[in-house]
Amino acid sequence: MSGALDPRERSFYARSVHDVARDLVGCVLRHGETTARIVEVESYHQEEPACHAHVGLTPRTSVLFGEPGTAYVYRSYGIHALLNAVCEPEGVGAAVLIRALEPLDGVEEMHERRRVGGFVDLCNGPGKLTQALDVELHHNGGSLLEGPVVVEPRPPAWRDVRWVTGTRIGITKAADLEWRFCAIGSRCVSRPWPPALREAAG
DNA sequence: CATGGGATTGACT
DNA sequence: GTCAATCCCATGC
Repeated sequence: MSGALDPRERSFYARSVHDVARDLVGCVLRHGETTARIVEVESYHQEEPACHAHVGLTPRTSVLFGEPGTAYVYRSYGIHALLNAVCEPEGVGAAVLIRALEPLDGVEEMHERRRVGGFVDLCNGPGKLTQALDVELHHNGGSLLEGPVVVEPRPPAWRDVRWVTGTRIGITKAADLEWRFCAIGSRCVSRPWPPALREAAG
């Protein structure tokens, strides 16, 4: 249970993208002195049309087909940088999109970078969290094992974190797949919350 | 080389 | 609820 589920090992990412997505919930994303807990992710796979890798190997998608544990960062709607973790063995195009975080350390710095909102609004969206942690396009192709942007294991208190599934957000193709995973008990999950999360929250 | 479509957000009605 | 901002890149001529 220890080695195989440690995000500091490359083997952690060289598995089914859905298994990696579930295991990333509760882990900690770090960039310098700013850290935050992953509370929402989505999985994408080349076999399905919402995944960028679905079009095959191009300059844009080459990172997705590369080494597992690599960061895939791309610009969305011309404005926002979105962060993904490349998964599955090399040659398979798949990644986990990091959609929301719960800030832990460097909260002051996050506020300065975001210049808006309260605590919850710092990282409750894929474009928000990259701004808060200062993740940009130049991080594309970098290693999530070696940094500067790294994923650290779940803290003991989050060892048994539970999650619910929902359909992925903001896509038009393959929108019926329940490949969104949200931590139960965090206010920092992005809107709209999946029905199962509202029920779990009571 | 021109075109079109986004894995979003924040401001506004 | 609506809508514009703005850039990368896949595609097609």
